[in-house]
Amino acid sequence: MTEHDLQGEETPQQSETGAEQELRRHRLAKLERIRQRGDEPYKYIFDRSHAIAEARTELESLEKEAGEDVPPAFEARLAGRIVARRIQGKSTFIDIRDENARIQVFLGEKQIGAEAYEHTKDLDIGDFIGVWGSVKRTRRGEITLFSEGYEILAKSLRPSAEKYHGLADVEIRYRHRYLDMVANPEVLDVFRKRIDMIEVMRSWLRSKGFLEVETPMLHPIPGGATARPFITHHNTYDSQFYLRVAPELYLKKLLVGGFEKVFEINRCFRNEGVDGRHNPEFTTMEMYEAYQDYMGLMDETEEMLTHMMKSIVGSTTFSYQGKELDIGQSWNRMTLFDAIRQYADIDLENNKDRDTAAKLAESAGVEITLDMGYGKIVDEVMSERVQPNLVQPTFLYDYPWELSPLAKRKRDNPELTERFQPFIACLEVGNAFSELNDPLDQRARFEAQVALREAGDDEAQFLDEDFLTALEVGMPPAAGLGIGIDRMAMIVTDSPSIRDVILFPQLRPGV
RNA sequence: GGACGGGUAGCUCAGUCGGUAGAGCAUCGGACUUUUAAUCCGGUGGCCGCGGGUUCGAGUCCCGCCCCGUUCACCA
Repeated sequence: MTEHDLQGEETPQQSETGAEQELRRHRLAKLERIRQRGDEPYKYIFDRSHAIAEARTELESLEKEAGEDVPPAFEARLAGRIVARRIQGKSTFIDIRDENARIQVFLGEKQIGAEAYEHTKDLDIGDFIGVWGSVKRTRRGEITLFSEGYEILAKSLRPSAEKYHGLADVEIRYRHRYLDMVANPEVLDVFRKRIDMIEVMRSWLRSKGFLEVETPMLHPIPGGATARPFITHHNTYDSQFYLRVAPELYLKKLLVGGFEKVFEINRCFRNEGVDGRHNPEFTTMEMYEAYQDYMGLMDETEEMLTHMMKSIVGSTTFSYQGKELDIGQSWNRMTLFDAIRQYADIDLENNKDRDTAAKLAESAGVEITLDMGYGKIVDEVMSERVQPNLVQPTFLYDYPWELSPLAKRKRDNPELTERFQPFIACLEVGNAFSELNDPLDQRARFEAQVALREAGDDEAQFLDEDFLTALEVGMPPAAGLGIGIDRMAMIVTDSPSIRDVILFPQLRPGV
């Protein structure tokens, strides 16, 4: 097959033009040459003796043992992707990288033979190869595999990103994360930290006796949060389902059923705005603990989150986007209304009249609209005037009951609920409360939400009859907590955008 | 949805007052047996996001649209 035939038959997409196709055509021609000499450009297996990082470590430890007069060396078979190539006539240096490390490979005509050397011309940056030979240092001190042979493991047909500046186009980075990872390997570290963080959290929960459960993603009635859901359809049942906005109601049904400590780490979906702190699908950890209240849970939350952050950042102080955080001491705790008094200098606790509260909020520089009720006004003042001050880890607690239809009323003040939220680096990272287990009060709260919904609030919650039945069967007193995993991942990786901590963030489709 | 910024070669980016589209890297050809952002010589590569308009002439000015980012609104 000629080059012309190849490009005629195998043009991948019309969107590719000019140089891009030209580059691909060169690689297709190399692929064809490899095949024509009886080699397979897509191998099935390669027997590695070491990961690259292991080989580097091994040489370094041999160097420690050996005297300076005996340069250490050992045989190895390594594999990886070619990330750089420097050709000097009859010798070539390539850099190969595997998941964790990079190493230089020396390919000399004398060492691998004229024929094999000639075939190195069919290698490109991006190809996977396996190489074998002796690992030692070059005269300039670079750890190098001096190759006695190599084989191509997988041919790459696409040009790579620029070697020095890497890939900067955020749209390509987010839409084609694999290109981002190839060009910017430090991206892998961000996701390793996210993975480790979740693992630390999971082990902490398991060590405290919590059971990890899985509850439905497809909900006949969306519940557990005030949020607009995604709607989908099941063919066999010919019925509408919602992608869950929260697992809360199912997890509480498990407390009814007899489990006492459960948690779930999984996805939630909300059909709302997308920005640097919100992705349509995001991950939460929700935990529920029987015979516990919100104050006990606050202690546990502090212990868990501090432990998580310390484990991942390896220190009690670190910075998030220029903000210096100190997690070495106990968290700040203040009631929501005390915080509003402190930071907005107004008293909303003793001014519950809607219009009075609105006037006070406006006097504190918060924009208030007519559709906002008292609860919403409090929430607004909190976000605008309090939250930006909560750099150090802080709990706000005791929220007006209007804001929390699933939370238990405060034991000595029915206007409030026993609810708290943890804030870190001014980010709201969770939500927790003493769980409402009074089925009659819960029904009244649901009915208030239904009234809001009928008045046009499409984020108001639905009445979930089966959940009410469960509460009537009986749920033990309990406290529950939700943690935004993506937000915590942003904090421990110092990432400015939620898209930096989600492998495949949602962008507008069809581009 | 609003405001602001951006979209030029595969990648990273220049592009002046409206006058033939540029560089580096990558790629192709040549030289080169210890380079490491290798070096040197030569070449290929462009729907300047898309569509209109103004103009003798538009990457550049005007209008509309698309996508991305930041921010506001909403939310975790």
